[in-house]
Amino acid sequence: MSHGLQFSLLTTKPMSPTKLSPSSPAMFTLDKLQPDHFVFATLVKACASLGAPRQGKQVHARFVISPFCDDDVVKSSLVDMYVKCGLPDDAHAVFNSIKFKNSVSWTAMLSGYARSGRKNEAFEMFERVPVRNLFSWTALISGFVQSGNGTDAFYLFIKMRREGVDIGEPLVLSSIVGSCANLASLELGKQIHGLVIALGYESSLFISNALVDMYAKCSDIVAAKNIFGRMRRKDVVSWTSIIVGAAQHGRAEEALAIYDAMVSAGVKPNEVTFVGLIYACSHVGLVSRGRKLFKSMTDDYGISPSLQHYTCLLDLLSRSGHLAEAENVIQAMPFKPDEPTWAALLSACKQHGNMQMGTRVANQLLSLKPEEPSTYILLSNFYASAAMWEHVSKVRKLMAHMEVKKEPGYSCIDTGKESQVFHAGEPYHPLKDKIFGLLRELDGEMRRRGYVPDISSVLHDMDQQEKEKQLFWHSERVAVAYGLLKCVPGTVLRIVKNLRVCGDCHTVLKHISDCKQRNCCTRCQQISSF
DNA sequence: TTAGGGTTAG
Repeated sequence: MSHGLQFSLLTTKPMSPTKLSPSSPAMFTLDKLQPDHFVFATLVKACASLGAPRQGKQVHARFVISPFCDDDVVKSSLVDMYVKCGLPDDAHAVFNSIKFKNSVSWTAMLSGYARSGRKNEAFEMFERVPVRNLFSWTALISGFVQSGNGTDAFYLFIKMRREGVDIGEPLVLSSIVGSCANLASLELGKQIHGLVIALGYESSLFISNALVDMYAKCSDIVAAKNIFGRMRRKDVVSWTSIIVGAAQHGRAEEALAIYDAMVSAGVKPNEVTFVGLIYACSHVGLVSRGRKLFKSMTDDYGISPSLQHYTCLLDLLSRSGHLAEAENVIQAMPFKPDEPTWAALLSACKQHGNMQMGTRVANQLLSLKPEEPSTYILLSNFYASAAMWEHVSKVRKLMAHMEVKKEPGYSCIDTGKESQVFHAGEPYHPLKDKIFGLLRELDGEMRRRGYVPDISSVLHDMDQQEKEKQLFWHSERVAVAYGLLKCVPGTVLRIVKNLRVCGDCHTVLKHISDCKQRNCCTRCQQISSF
């Protein structure tokens, strides 16, 4: 096939002009003009930026029956369009049809494999690129960051520096700052920040935005605020990054105050800003403010709520006990509820002890044949809290049948000199005795201060004492104890956990912070709050 | 006059 298109997609019907360009005259239908290669490339680019593969395929079909069907520039734009629409195989079919491949076509395809997580194909292609330049390095590194391969992205960045590639402009740096954020590695982030300053790019808007986000995600909200405060120009991404950062640190009032300042500064919020704001309200129970924001999103800014916005609203209502109203949101919303939507409601049913609604919601959730391990854990947890042990066993069997495996939890602490990873229990650590001695000492002190273990997050069918023992050596506590033993008094202990921190550990970390007069921060690498 | 790499949620 010379054009890389499936013929079943080929249509000679003109597409609706209102789809892509509602206000402009219809070139095909009114003026009877045929597009040339410039028009095709521009149209394809528009489809790429809209993420509109259906329209993109229609333009592609028009192109292959046009007199310009051999134009390599249009083909490069088609590769880019398919890549941006998440269709790397379609992109590759077009890429293969390009007669004279140049740096642009190679870069577009390379980016396609990297951003869709097709690591081996991306590396193979990178080996075959005729000329490696900053574009191809950036495509590979950024693609890996986007597909969650932060570690690979980082090693590639180091390799790029070792090969002496000139960073003539800073795009790659915003991606690599983003990878530090995703890895929640403050130390790496600080080093990259140093490099940004050394290369003279600190005032770049994209880089500053990425740095604000990175510091917030690496638990240093003070540094994030400092950078934000020093920015001479701020756009909607800058404001949204600091709002989301404050919200994730539980500073809802601050997030809302920043939002007010943003509106006063004349910056229009976008759909991400509202996700952050409703999230902030949800986590501190500001129900009426959250409701108003949801309404304001449409009324004042013309933003149609997405499924995610509805899930945020439902989370806000159900967490604060408005379960019936939350269920009504599901009935009334113009989307089919997905796994996170039902999961948010089920979690609230469990929290508020509404077993009747919870059982109904759990059935809905199971009918979706969930894929996320966390959903199965939630289901099992819900049934366990209702002492429905047969259902717990069924969920466990379903997990085994579906080959769903719970990722083992671990916590990582960086002492400034070294980084250590701890799993629950950690029976072989050289400092095991000292760590558990300290945890026992802290446990006694906390109980004197009124701490009562919250065993509701322990899944298993076991007695109270055994459940408390399970909580006692959760990995984040082991990591905190290690930090207390190794770090200078007064140091902030930053712990990164791969899973969400359980309710009891939140309470325990607050108590430990009080007992030891320390600031203990935890950050989940996977923020799965909805 | 047309094509490639960048930041915020999930």
